[in-house]
Amino acid sequence: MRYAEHMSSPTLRERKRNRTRQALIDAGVELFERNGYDGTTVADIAEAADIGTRTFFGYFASKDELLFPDSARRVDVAITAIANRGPDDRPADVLLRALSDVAAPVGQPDDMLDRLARLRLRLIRTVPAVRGRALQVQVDAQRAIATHLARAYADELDDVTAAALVGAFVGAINGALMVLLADDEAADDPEHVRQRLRDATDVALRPWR
Amino acid sequence: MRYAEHMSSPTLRERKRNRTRQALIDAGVELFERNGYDGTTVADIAEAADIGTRTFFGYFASKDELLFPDSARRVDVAITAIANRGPDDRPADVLLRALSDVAAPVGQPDDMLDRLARLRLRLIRTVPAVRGRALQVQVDAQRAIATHLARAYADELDDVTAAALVGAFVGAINGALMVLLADDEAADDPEHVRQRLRDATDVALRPWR
DNA sequence: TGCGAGCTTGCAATAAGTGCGAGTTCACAC
DNA sequence: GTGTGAACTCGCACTTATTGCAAGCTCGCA
Repeated sequence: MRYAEHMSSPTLRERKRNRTRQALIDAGVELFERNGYDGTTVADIAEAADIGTRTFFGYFASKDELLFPDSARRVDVAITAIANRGPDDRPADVLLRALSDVAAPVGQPDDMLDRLARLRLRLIRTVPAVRGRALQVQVDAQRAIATHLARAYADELDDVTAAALVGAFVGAINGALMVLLADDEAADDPEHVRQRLRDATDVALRPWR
Repeated sequence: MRYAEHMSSPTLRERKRNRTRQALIDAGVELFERNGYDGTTVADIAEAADIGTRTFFGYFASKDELLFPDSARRVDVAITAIANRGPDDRPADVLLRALSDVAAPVGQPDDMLDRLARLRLRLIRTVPAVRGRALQVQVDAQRAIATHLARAYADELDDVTAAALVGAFVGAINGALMVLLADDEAADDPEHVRQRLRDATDVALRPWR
């Protein structure tokens, strides 16, 4: 088993593994910021984290995965939101709550998480490989969310319809973000982005609200 | 210039180029079908099409692009549908028409196009690199469509909202297809897929219709 | 304490993709 | 029809991601 099941006094091995994983992320962020994505080789990252190049791939299946270390947790957040739905919530309501929970910051403000998020956005905009990975991560998340939504509303949503619904909501957010983040200046003002995103999805998803 | 502008008696050079391009596609489809995506190297394809390996990359920027040779034309179809909108059409109406036009077959039934489409579907399901490329192509198309939609309804849609709207519709279709095509048996019955896709998007997009 | 699972790593190999530079071929203006 | 430059072809060398393998090390646990 590669992953801690349900944290209960992590063993030495697990602590070690987490530390190494984090070291890789830190090194990667640092180097990507300094030398760019293409200007940084996996070997560079491994060396900076003081492990063998070969070992890198024991932690991340590919160079770009380094930039999406918390994708699983995000899905969990959405799934939790679905599980905690109120008795009167319609699927669309639950979905909106779930997605806004995902967007919200997770815990205490974390410097590295913030740096990573910024860096990731920039690289998604500029590096095709990273953009591809981001889309990949997104559709995987969509699928998981759709499955849980269908299960939560088993009597009114089949799998396919649930997937269509989730796709519509995520697609709307995504489409808006794509344009919003396209120009560099505006992308750096998170409050502005949040506001315009809200406006756009309000209109695009109005028929549901 | 690499591409014919607006076909007017293609020059010899262009004819040659098209022929080579088509030969590459044919060879690629053939080899992918026979040996699988990972079992086929770019060098194999180039050799089968009787050109140098290096030259392959003058036609396609990457191995996976070979599988999406008609993406530009599809976007054109959607844009044309937007341009031909009726005076009473709402943005959502136009969008639905545009997207169904894109899905419709283009011209005469073409054996190779059909084979390519089938192959592509299978590889999207099974090869991450191809899936990534497909998503990439899709969001590019989304962006172009959103731009034109915003222009067509300049007085009621800004860029961001148009992108959100397009994202919602494309996302719904895409989400449904993802689940529908996930299992191999069902995916081979186009009529069944069409029907269930229609059902799912009817529900997911009902608020608009 | 000892064993088996899991981790680390070096080495070699494969394949995508790129820059370069020389040689061809074509479109087009004169 | 002739010359010229743009466009195309292609071999070569190189970088880099990614994988399989096998040897050696570490840790969890019975």
